[in-house]
Amino acid sequence: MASAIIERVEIDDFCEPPQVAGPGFINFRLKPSFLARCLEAVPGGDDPLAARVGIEPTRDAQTIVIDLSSPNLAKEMHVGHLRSTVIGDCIARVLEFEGHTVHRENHVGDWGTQFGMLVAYLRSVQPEVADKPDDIVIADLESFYVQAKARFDADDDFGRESRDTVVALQRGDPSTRRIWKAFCEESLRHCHAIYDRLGVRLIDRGESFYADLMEEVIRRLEAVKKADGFVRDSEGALCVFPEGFTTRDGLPLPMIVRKSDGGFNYATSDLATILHRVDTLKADRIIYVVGLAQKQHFAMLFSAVRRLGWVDQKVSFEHLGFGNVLAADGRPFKTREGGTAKLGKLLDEAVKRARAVTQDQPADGRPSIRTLSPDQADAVAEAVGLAAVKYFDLAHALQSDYKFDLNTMLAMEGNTAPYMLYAYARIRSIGRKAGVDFAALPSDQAIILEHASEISLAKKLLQLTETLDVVSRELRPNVLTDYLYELARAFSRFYDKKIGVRVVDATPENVRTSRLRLCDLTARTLKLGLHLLGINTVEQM
RNA sequence: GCGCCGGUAGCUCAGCGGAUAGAGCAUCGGAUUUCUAAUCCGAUGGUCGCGGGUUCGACUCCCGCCCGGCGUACCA
Repeated sequence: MASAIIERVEIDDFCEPPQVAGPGFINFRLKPSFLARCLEAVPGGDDPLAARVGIEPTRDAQTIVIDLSSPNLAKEMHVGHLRSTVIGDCIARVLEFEGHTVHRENHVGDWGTQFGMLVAYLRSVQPEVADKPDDIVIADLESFYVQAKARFDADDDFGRESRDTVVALQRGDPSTRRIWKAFCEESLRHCHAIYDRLGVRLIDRGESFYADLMEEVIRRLEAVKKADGFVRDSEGALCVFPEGFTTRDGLPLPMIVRKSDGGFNYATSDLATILHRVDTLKADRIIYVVGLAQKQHFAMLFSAVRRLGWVDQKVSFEHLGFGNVLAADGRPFKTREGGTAKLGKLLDEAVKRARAVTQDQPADGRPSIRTLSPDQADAVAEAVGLAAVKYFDLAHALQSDYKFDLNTMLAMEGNTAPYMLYAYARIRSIGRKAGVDFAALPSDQAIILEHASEISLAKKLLQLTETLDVVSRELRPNVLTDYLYELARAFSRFYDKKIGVRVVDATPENVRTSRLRLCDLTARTLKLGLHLLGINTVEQM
C-alpha cells in the first residue's frame, strides 16, 4: 500500500522522492529549495509583518477574558502568585498576538472578615490615617498582617472591634470605607511594583467591585429556589447543587453561595464575575489561570452556570490549572523562618545572582571581551534574572509541580533563559560585526540552503507557525519554550566553527547575504517567541 | 471512602497511540590559536511505579493495585 501511495503522489516540486520505511511508515523529505522559497517569502525590512515573522492575525477574533494573578490584598504577594501571573500573562500575549481581544482580569481579594481586622488595626497603630488616608505607608504588609492577627487572637476587645468594623465596612460607613480603600490602594502599589517589574499589565477588579452583582446573583438564585431543587437552602445556607459532586459521606455537595451567617464567599463572587464578564465585557471565552487545587471548585462553578442558563452556550469556560512551586527539597516553599516566601524578595535574589553571572570569565583564563559598563551590566542582570524566573516557570508542563531552583534556572547551559538570551544577543552581535543592518538586508536575494546545518536551521524556523497554533489551541507555554530552545540549538550548530558554516566572512557575497538573512530570521523568531513568553531580549550580554 | 494531579536515566524535567523513549545537569572522553567558549561533538546511563486488558502497534487508551500531593458544606 505504501508503495502504491508513493507512486501516485505528485509532490516533486517541494519534496524528495518518498521512501517506505518499515511497516506503516513513509518518509518524506522536503527539498531545500522549497524550504528556501518558504523563508524567502517571510516579510522583512519595514514590512508591518516583519516583527510577526510573517504570521497574520486570525480572521475570527474573539473576546477573551483571562482571570490571572488574583492576590489577596491583606498580604504580600508570594511565590504562589508567580505561576498564575506569569502563565496568565503568557497566554494573554499569545492570544492577543493571534488577534483576539483579551481582558486580563486581576480578581484581587479586598473583601471579607480579615479586612475588618486590618482596618481596625490600622486605626489603632496609625490613627492619623483617618485624616490623611492617602499618606498611608505600610513597608511590610506581611508583618502588618501577622501583627494584626496576633492582636486579634490575643485581645478580645480588639476582636469585637474588628468584627464591628467588618459590619461597618459592608454597611458602607464612610470613614471605615475610606481607611479600607487607602489600605487596598497601598497594597495594590506593592503588587504593581512587582507587575511593573515583570512587565505584566492587568486590570484590578476587587471583590468589592462586584458587590452589586453579588446581590444580583442572590436575587436570581432566590427566584429559582425550590425546596428540593437544584437551588435550595441547606443548613441555613443558600446553595446550588451541581450534579455529580459528593461530600465525604456520599451526600450531594453544595456550592454555597450565601453562608448561613448571610455572608458571601468565593462562589458568590465567581458567579458575579461571570455576569460581568459575559454581560458587560461580552466574553466569548473565559480562562481561569488558577492552581490545580481549585479544580473541583471550577468544575462546580461551570456546571452551575450552564445549568442555570445564565450564559449563551457558545461561551466557553476553561480552568487552566497548574501545579505548585516547591522548594529545592521538594517541600512547600517557605522561608527559613517558616513564613511564605515573598515574591519580591525572590525576584531580587534572582537578579542578584544574574548579576554575578554577567561577571563570569571564560573558563580557560582568557580575558573576557565583554564591554558592558556597570549600568549596562545592571540592566542585563535585571533582564536575565527576571527572564530566568519566568522562563523556568513556563518551561514546565502546567500540571506538574516544580522545584524553584535558582542554580538551574540561571545556568548558562540547557533549556534556560540565559542560554536563550545569549543566543539572541550573539546573533545581534553578528549583525554588528558584519556591519549590516538586519532590517535592511535585501529581501529579494535568494536564500541558499546547502550545508546540513543550514537546512536544519531552516526547518526549525519554519515550525514557528505550527508551534504557535499548538500553544494557543492547547494553552501550553512549555511547547513554545521547547521550540525556542530547539531553534537556539539549531542556530548554535549552524554557527559552530566545527560543524557549522562561516557567516561574517563567508564568500561569495550571495552566500554571505543568505546566511545573514538566516541570522536575522532566527533573531526575529527568538525575539517574537520570547516576547510572547513575556521575556525581554538584550542586545548584548 | 470518593475525586483530581503526579510517579519516565543518579538529579531536574520533556514526550502522552506510532519507527531504536528525548533534553539539560552530573560522570567520562574529544574539539578550540573565537564570527563573545554562556559553544559544539561523542560515550556511559532507562523492565517509562506494579499487574492485567484493548490494538497491527501502548510511556501514551481502559481496568485493578502501590506510593506522593491536593480536594471533598459555609477559607480562597
